[in-house]
Amino acid sequence: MFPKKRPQPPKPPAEPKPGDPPIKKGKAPPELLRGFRDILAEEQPRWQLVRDTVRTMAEAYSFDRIDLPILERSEVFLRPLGKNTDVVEKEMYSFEDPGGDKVSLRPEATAQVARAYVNHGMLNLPQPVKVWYEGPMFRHDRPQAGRFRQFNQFGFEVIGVPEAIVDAQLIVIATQIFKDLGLDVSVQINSIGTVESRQAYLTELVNYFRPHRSKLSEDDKRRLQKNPLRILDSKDPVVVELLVGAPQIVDWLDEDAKNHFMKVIEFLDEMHVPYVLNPHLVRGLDYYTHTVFEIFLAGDEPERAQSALGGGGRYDGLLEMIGGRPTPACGFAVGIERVVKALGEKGIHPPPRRRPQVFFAQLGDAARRVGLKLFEEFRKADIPVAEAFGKNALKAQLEVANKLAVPFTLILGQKEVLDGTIIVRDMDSGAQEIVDGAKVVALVKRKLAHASDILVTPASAGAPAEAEVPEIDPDLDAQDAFR
RNA sequence: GUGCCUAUAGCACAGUGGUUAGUGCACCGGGUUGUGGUCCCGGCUACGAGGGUUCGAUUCCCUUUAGGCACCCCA
Repeated sequence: MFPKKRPQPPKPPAEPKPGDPPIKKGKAPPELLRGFRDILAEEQPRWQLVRDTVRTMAEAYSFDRIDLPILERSEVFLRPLGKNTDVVEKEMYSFEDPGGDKVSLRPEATAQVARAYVNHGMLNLPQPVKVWYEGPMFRHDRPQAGRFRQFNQFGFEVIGVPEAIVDAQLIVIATQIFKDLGLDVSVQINSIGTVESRQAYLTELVNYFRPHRSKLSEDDKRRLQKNPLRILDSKDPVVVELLVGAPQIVDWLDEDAKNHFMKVIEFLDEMHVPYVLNPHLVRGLDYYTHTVFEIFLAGDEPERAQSALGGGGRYDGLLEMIGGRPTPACGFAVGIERVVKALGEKGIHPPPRRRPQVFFAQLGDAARRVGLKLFEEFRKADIPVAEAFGKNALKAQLEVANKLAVPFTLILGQKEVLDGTIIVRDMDSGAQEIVDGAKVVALVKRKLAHASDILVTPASAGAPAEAEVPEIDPDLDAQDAFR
């Protein structure tokens, strides 16, 4: 929020009581919670770029923004995500609130969107209901590069229609967001069919592995028992070997499921979305049906850890699980931290959206007082102004102005306050002029407009500023300023 | 949750079983009156925490915390 790094003032303990031990001077400050982090000024431009890109895309495809609470009743997540999934088994921040309700910090938002859809009777809205969200999620996982306990996702959900084109359009939207951000991605895609068609397959899969049970790791044995589908994305070489000959889920899809999947693929072909059919792709959450997909940075595909930028799929059973009518739906979510990281690695460092254009240097209290008013005038003129009220020496203030790379500095001292004037210093040329305090905003505004004209002129990168200044000076208002 | 590696100032790095733990950048102040970018001078801030071994530990050992990597899993 603030443009500058600011040292946090030490929080004094409320009331030092007489009995309290003296506060140790070099006391270690509280550490950040494991897996939690601060996002400081330096990173903000990239975050902002991601947010802006997402919002623009959402508007273009007429998705409505939805904001959901961070805390929910635990039941919202338990069944939909699946009792035997890692997220539910060991990663949820769950506790009893002071009123005795069992609540959880949300580990993801799709189940919440479904809950909101049911709660607010959105089935009475024209279908499909298209929403997007963005915000923090929480999973108590072991932190690692690109993985945090509080992380941010944006996501798009389309609820209420079963058509394959919805799946395809969501994938198009996702890939297009990355393209707009300057990131090349590829999509891994698969279909896990309906709950019914999957059942037969699962039996077959378990049968296939039964003779090889002794060769499996403890992890994989457990999976085979509790959540057989998950064995498909095991990285154990033994399993990978076995999987080559294993039954493939696509062969067990019923006609409808097959058709659905084929249509999705066709649409993607038509839109030239780069994708890879991955028969072993399954997702970590139980609510998925039919289409599932994950998005990777092109080039460092599936194998690299934490390389998935996002993922999603169809979840036709979720709404019913959560207490609504059977309602088809599809969506995806993307981890913003990972996108921001990818942008950084690609050397994409967008400039901050607004940098100060003017620096206000003051000498003495009278000048500060005038400055306070001046700030408001500049604000109304939409010109961001910086200052260093903590410094008294003009030299020190100009140093700051220089670091901020502002085009102009206003200098206001005792003399100027008395005269009702102000000095405008061009920081490139060092040229100064004394102008009427009442006209300074308009003057600076014109100078800035002129300066940006110069900037967009291609061949004038050299030293045009100085040469151009005289053209501004004869300006009417500027002359008035000297009366 | 498992295994391995790491931990020195705001940041990037040096260094040592024993007098004042260095360097660069950053930050603060100064180089005489109210003028920046270069330069010069000065200052600030650290051995993650706890315990042990030792005459003595930042250095060795253990624990803990945090970070990284791999696994698990995912965003």
